[in-house]
Amino acid sequence: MTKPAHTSNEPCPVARASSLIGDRWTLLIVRDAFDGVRRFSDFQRSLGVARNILSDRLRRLVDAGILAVQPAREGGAYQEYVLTEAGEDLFPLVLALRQWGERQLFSPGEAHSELIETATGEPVAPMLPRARDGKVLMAHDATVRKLA
Amino acid sequence: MTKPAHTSNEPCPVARASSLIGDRWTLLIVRDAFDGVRRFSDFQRSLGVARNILSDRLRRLVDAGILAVQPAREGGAYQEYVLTEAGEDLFPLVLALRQWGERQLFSPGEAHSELIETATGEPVAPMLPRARDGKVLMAHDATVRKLA
DNA sequence: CAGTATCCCTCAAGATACTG
DNA sequence: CAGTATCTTGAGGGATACTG
Repeated sequence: MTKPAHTSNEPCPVARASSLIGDRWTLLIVRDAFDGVRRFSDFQRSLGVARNILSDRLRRLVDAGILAVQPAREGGAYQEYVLTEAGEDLFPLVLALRQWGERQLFSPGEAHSELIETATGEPVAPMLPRARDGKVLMAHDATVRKLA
Repeated sequence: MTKPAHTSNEPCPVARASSLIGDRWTLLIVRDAFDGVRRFSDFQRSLGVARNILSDRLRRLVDAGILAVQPAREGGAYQEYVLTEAGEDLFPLVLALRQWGERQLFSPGEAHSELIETATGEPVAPMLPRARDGKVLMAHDATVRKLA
């Protein structure tokens, strides 16, 4: 289960990822899933998205192996959407998006929701690329090697 | 210059960031910018995007303070688009997108372009969220604190 | 070369009604 | 509640022609 069917054939991982999750709603659904949302109506209320669109996006996420459908726990005959391993693996991406937004899209002092490390109660530290030697890696310290 | 004008008023940084850069082309333009592309036609050729769309996206990126317009270096009367500081700050996000794509959207052995650490020639190590104590932070070790 | 101006078309998205 | 079905709208996007 390494590559979902029906992904684009772009050789660039950025492009391929972008074509799968780079739309208006998908990452927000994933964000909610990390936040514990599991049911259709809860996603719908939280996002204010049209039902047919939500239905479509959930199906795509399931097809892509990012969400899985489970029978509801509490006796309900209905199902729940939970992150798979590939879905949980999106955590760094959602965190990067969140942290960039926090840094660049809010005025100083403007309130925003925040991700808190449960163990300490402190905000999660900024996630930065590191070189093998542990130093912070800047954009200029890396280059793309195209495939042969 | 901490918050670009005309961003959405979402209190969630993920939503706000998503509404700014979460479309089909914007992150690919940024990716190309990291890759050294600076000129209109080069973006256009690289992406195959329609000119009017490219024009619109570049303007939005400039308005958002992610790209800046500079006079071309080599005598040309024309201009170049370069990443600002806020734009360079997108490096972790683009890297997270790339690395997730590499992990989840390619079959084992399937070729893809790759980000290489210049100093060592090695692929850039996976970027992971870290707790203050240096341990890898999993999704379940953090929770969103909504604003008061 | 670096865009702008049009025209056109498709699909994302919203609204609403309906079904198990 | 959890969706599906249908209709309509508008924005996103492609192609082409035009301008400085």
